[in-house]
Amino acid sequence: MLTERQLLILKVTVDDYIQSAQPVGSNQLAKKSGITFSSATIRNEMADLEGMGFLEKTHTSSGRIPSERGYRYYVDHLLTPRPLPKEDIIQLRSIFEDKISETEEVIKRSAMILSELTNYTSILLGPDVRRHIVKKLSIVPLTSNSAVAIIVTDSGHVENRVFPIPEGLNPSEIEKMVNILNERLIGVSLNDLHTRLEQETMMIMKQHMERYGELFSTFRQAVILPREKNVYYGGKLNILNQPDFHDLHKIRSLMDVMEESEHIPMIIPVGNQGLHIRIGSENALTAMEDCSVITVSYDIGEEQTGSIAIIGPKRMDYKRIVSLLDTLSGDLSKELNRIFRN
Amino acid sequence: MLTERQLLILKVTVDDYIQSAQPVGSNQLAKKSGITFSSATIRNEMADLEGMGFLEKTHTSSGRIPSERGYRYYVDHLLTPRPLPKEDIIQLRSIFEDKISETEEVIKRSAMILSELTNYTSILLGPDVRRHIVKKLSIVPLTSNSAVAIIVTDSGHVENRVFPIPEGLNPSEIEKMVNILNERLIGVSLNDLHTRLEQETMMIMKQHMERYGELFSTFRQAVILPREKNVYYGGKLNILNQPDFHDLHKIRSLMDVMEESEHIPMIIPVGNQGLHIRIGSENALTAMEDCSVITVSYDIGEEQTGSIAIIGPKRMDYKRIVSLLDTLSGDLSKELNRIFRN
DNA sequence: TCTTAGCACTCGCCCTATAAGAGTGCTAAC
DNA sequence: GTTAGCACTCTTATAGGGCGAGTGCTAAGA
Repeated sequence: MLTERQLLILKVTVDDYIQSAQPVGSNQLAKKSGITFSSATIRNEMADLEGMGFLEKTHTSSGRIPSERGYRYYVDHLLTPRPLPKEDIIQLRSIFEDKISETEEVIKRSAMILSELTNYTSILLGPDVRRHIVKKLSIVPLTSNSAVAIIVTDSGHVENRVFPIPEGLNPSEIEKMVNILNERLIGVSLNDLHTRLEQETMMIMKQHMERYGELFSTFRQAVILPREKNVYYGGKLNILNQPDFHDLHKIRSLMDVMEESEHIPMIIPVGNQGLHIRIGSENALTAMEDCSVITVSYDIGEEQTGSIAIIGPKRMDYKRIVSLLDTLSGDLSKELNRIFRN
Repeated sequence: MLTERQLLILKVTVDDYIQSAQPVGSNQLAKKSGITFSSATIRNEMADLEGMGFLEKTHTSSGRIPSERGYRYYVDHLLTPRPLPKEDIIQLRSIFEDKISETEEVIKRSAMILSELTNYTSILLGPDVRRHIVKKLSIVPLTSNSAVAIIVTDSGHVENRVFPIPEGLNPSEIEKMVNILNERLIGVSLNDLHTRLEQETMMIMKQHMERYGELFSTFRQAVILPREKNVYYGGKLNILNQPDFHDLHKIRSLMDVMEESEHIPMIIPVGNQGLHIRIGSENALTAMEDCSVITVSYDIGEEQTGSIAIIGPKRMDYKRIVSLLDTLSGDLSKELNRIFRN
């Protein structure tokens, strides 16, 4: 449908605009290396490309900028991934250089390095805490009427919460409960903890403990409270550096949206395997209609996956980001596999 | 030094500018209730006040705005604290309405509510984790060569960190170590943990354990790593709503400064008891020269204190913020005392 | 038929000029 | 000591002109 020459012009236009943030004119484009035809020809072709919806003008006599459709075509057909420059690789590798043994720590660092490398905002989704397996439960009494419940999972993640205990409770009762809980619940995922807690342990406690009710119910309350999401940010403020964003209201609502954990699934659709690019209004949230989001999944151990997302202007350096994310996704999967296999 | 009339004019000018964000002119001021003299008189007085450095002009023929010295005088001598409106009190009390038993949770909520109430940014400093007392230490093995160290403190705070353990270690060795650690270190503050760890426990371990060295040193490594600061934010993005801030670069560096935990002591001087107001260049950081910071301390249990800070433009609603912080400081102290006494 | 040089035309941007409006400082009168 | 009056200053808004970059169209050339 598009001629070779039109493809070339589209590509060069998008590349140039991504680099300069300025509308691209026919004369300017004619000077580029690789262009063998005159500006008049370019003008004709550009008019065609505009007619087909790949380019736009900001005003009647301005140069052209890519439309969303233009970006989409560019991303789908014209993206020639180039190998990452050495410096980038070195920086990426620095994430793993001091062998950290905590998954969360590695992911945190990835978010940071990624935002530094790109100057965009990065969001990383870690492992789904609900799928972690209980390794050990314990209860540490603090005062006469409060204690802290601690759950250690197989990944080394530690959940803890203070909860009230009935006044004057015999410490041995608590010990008894902890023993029962550990006997029955080790190996259960946090997700199933709640149901298993009721189904299996309640009966046994009834048999073995006197005042099991009061203690058990507050403990259960503590354990079912919604858990912190596993979301890590890098370069939250980087939007402020982008020349594409100047409207303070838009910036505000964009930043609001990104911080709100409810919105995260709208920004990074769960269960998406591989690399995905969402341009402008392709995003689910209207606050992000001026943004592009590139997401990629990575493996956490053998069963789980996490996601990496880069949020930037539509005029994003797609080529570079795609290469970066591809590499990081692979490296991160490898590293986490190492941690998990140990 | 200042006449009654000058005081009145200064006060009304500051009040008006705080409310409108527009330079205040003599005519405008003459219309205010409580002003019985003409605009010409006001002009004369304003010229005097400007001469003394309390007022400034943005340009030759503009109205006046308060200088930093003007704000300072206003804050020191003209601030008539008014009782908080009912709605504010209700909102503040809502922080405590569902009896939360975790200190951190209460402080987090305070930060949130405070920023909603003020439209400024709030920063709350929680208890100093280093002064917490060790209640229990435990080590949970995860894999053949990693384990997670857990420290529970008297306040219910839980520190945890994954650390490598020597391959093929006998589980009973770990148990032995945990026992020794608990015997010797319960009641020690996190701050002293490191030294006590070396001084007291090392010798005993040497006597009782075979391969104590490898295990102990990595454990120690894990325990001394810098701990997360106890800083809670509310309304980080509220600066974006202030008409006083429009320069994106300034906003960016301001937000950068606030998020950087190293800078926190510069924003909120530690050990400051009571309420303090820092106006513009009185702040230690140049990035904050257009801001005012109001801080107040509050009690955490019987021995410790925390701080509340509100960061807004110099044109801040001092009267309201001071009342809010006074009230919150008292309420928070009371509530935390309740939690700690239990 | 495709390509391109040429040219009129269109905007955005910048600079300037002008008018209106708000506010000041000074003077002189009360 | 206070105030009315007035000239003056400076900001803001609005309009016009010139410049430059860019377009679309036309007609000539390959």
